Amino acid sequence: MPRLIIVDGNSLLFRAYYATAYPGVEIMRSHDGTPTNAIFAFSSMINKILGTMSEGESIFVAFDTGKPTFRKEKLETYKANRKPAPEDLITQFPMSRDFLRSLNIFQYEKEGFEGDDIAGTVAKQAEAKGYDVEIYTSDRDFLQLVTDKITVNIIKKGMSDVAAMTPSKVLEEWGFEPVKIIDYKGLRGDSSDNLPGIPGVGEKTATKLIQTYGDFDNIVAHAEEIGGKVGKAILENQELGRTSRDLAIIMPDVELPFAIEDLVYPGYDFNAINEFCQKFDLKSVVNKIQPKWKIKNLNVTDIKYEKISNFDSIDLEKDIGIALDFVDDNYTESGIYGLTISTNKKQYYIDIESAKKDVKLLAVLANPTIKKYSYDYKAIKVALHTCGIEIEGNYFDLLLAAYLIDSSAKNNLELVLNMFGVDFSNADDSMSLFSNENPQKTSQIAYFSKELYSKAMAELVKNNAVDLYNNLEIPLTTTLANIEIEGFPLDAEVLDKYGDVFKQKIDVLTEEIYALAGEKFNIASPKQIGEILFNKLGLKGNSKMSTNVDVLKELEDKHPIVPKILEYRKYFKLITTYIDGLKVHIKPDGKIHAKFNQALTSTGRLSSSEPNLQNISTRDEESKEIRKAFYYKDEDYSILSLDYSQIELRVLASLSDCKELKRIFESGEDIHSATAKKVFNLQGEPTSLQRRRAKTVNFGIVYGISDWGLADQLGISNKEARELIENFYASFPEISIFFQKVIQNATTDGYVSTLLGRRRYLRELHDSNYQVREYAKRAAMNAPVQGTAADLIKIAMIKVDNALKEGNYKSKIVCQIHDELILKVHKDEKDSVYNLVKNTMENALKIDVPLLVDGDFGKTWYDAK
DNA sequence: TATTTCACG
DNA sequence: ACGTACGTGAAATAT
Repeated sequence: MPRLIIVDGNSLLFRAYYATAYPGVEIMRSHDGTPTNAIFAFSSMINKILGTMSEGESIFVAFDTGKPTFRKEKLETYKANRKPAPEDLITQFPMSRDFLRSLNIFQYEKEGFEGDDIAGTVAKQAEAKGYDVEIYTSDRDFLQLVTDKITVNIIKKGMSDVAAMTPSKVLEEWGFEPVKIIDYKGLRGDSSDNLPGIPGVGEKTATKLIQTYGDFDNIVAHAEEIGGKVGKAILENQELGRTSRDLAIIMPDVELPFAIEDLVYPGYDFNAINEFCQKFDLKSVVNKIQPKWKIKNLNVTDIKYEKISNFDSIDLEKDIGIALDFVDDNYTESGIYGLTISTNKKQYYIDIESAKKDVKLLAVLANPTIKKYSYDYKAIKVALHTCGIEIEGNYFDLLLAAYLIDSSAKNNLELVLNMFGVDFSNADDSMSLFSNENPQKTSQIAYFSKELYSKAMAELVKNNAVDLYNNLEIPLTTTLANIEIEGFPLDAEVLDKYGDVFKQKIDVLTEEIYALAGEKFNIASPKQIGEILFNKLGLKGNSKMSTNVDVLKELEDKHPIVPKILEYRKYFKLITTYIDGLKVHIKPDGKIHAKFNQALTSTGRLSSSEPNLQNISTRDEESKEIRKAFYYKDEDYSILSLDYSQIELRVLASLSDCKELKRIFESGEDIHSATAKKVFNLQGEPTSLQRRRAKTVNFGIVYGISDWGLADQLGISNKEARELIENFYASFPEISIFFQKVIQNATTDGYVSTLLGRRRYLRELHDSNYQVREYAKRAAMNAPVQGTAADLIKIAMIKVDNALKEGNYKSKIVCQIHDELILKVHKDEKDSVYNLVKNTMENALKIDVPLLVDGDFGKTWYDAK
């Protein structure tokens, strides 16, 4: 049976408005003050309704025009008692029309008629054609339409409280059949429409009369028999009652300029609804709207490819889309099955062995003037390189574009394509970019990489991110590819040497722990540790039974087993993650080729994986020894490590234009000591404890400090922590102002930006949960600072990489750790490289505070400090 | 697959 | 009343 949903537009919009407008609380508005609360709630109702619908079903929304109708002519007082709708609601009526239009939902209104009559007409016509009809309204007059084929869903509060009224349900609740609702209204009246009915007849009497006599006219005919006060009232007011009844009747005879068959819902165009929501800052709405109804303007299944063994007869002189058929996601080593070139909307797939031999293809790939459009160019460049194929001419990288448009898109092809309205749900298999041999999917990616170029660039233009894209992210890709290809040497024998020592320690500790516990158990299991510590040995932990370092440090001298466990944990970590974990990544060239993920973090930093080179131990002296395994066997090379000093605090000083903080950095004073003097109100020099605490405050500030967090970190009271923070802000007032402004802007714009305009969206600022909102505030404060620092070192990396290349240096960047660059340096280039890198880093970006870079050479990574 | 722990900036 | 410092990745156990 075909199914049709009919929505009483005015009724739902009223509900939506009042469900989200509370007395004394400001309603939701867009950046320019336009009220949006009703649209927000209305969209959620509509969305829920769309969620109940399947392909081929129909939806229709009826509206009032707001002009007088024939009912008004019949009864001057009709609806006369209604308070005029609030201005903020009236504004949203035309907006709701636009909203539905952007969703391709059929809507209709007609002068002289009420939405009720239009809805009723559509319902009756549809019923006659065999449709199952469902009406959504909060107006109980609609119950008169209920039949076996027409269900009326009465919305009580929001969409969570909906009563589906069927004939039996009406009978059960009202005591009579649906059609008699009108007779009931004739007797009882309706205060909301200002229908008087028969004065003196209430709910009970009206129901009883209908049950006894049936309809209104028959009740009037038996008025004398009814007698009493009621009978008298009926006789005296029968005309008033009859008018009331007539006005309650929904007249299903409106002439409609469309047929029921026209109402099949075609789905929506993502761009249309996206544009509407952007206009009114309703980003959360567009993210929630039923994805199943998104029109697939680009249909993946239409994308065909041709398998070829050479490009002899194919014109490749134009820009090309390119995608690789990866063996798996470890593109630095596992190789590729083949690749697709997309040109003129035709896709050509060639297996890797043929590609290697195809001189024409190789020349096109290596030619930097032939523009390459791709998704994750770095993966392509690195993987091709391992196959002996070089590629130049990175022109458009869909992954990077999506990342700059919204960093929450992460490294995820499905999300990225969805962003641009491409739906892969029809694709014949899973969505991973890297999967088993799959020319079909490879070709789809090649196609979309090129096809989505204009759409993505338009979006970047809107976000003012084109410079960031062209001058930073795109060139950085090549630099990162060079780093990944170059790799970082790691000596497995040295690792094993340490591994043996650590394993022995583990063995001894294991026996000691078993003895102290009085039983054997899995020491690596937090659950079992908790069991032993808190239940068997009676130690006092926190409520969550957590056994992490902070908890264990507190208990260190309460029982001899605790320090043993801490020690065990340390060596366990070293062996599993840093000995065994790193070893598996050593390639035949004696190096590890870690990935530097460019489109992953929400702040703009890089991340490193397989293995992660950004978290190799350094704080603990014994753990730091691991770094001795990183070195060049070739005596001509040593390692140079250079890092920015307090880069984030300097960035913050510049962003906030904080006079005093800038002065301290310009003077070259020790920043933590200077802060200590401020927060502890000191005249002379701080003690080492005071300096250490001030250092924690400085870090805390960058993280969007809270008194709880600082108190927890320093082991002091909330009150003391609060005082430190207050003293900090009193000493550096511009920082406080800056953070307030950041949160303010983030709340209205929905995002924060770095100095170079990199955005991070923080939709959680509007979350209903306090904790979530507080978290979002801290993230909002941190992101511009962390992100600007990230932008800065990225620029330095590009410049250093280019300078080393242009100067024909043997030295190369081999690793980045957020504020630190690691290079391999030839012995003849030590001085020039040191100066080049230091200068480039310190002058990467002009900010209002001097940047300071420190570091040194070492034979091993351990020695470079 | 989710959670816990711990390594880094 | 609430209970986290911001940003990551890897490896274990728990589910």
